[in-house]
Amino acid sequence: MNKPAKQPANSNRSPCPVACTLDIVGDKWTLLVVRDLFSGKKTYSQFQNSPEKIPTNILADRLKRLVEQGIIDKQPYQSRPMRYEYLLTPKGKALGTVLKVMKEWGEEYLDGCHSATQGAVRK
Amino acid sequence: MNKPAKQPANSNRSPCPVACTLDIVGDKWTLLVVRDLFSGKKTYSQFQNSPEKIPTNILADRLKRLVEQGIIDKQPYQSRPMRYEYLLTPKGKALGTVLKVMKEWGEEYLDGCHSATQGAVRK
DNA sequence: CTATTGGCTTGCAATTTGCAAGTTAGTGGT
DNA sequence: ACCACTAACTTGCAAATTGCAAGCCAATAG
Repeated sequence: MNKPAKQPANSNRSPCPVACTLDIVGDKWTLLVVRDLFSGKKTYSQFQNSPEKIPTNILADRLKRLVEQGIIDKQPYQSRPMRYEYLLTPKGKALGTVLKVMKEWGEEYLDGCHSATQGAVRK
Repeated sequence: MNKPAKQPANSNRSPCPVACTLDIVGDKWTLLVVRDLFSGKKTYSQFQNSPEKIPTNILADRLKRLVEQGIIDKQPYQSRPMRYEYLLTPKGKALGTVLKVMKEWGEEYLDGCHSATQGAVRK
């Protein structure tokens, strides 16, 4: 199967891959949505029910951007009424390592944080 | 040597370690400052000279926060006039894996980004 | 004394975040 | 046909953050 073409980096800043990656995921909510996808969540209301209580305008915006970036796909899972679920693409799944090392860093260096099974990241 | 106590997570959101980590590094500039430290930069003007041209109010703010979080130390390197350099602590060095996997993800999935030797992350 | 420098701070406009309420389309039940 | 309900958003607005550009400050050299 053909590998999809690379997305343009869209960086206003530099060609550095860290900078380009941060232009996509460098905010407080995007990687949390990806975390929830890893934990099995697929629908808008499942994301809303995460413990962080993401504001709905932010959730809708981040899902839209993640689809635009090819990190997730939006697919119908029901037709009456039409409803969509969100699924990680290979590009999205590859963010699993980012989540994993952030989780490990947080557990090692930040007090008061601990993994619930709900928030756990599996690669 | 005693390991410093863990920093409080300071998360307003949840005890999830990913969320707590993102409360610290979940913006577009913080990890770029840490990247520059990995590449050997130590002083304010060296950070300013990075290709991304970080705004000076943002740079000052991020350095301050990184010191507060124990991710970097501010130490004098000259006394006339007094000048300071910034050095990664073990806590900061542990972010190297985050930078490494973000770099790899960006190189794999984002077109137009490539590592300059200047921007390279070494662990 | 003046000029220069590194390391910031400041004012302000633009943008983003986030609260809270509201809207929309579609369905099920009566 | 109507009403109630639901999931998935959008909207208006205030607050917060970002970022531009200029300027300031303390300390030094000459």
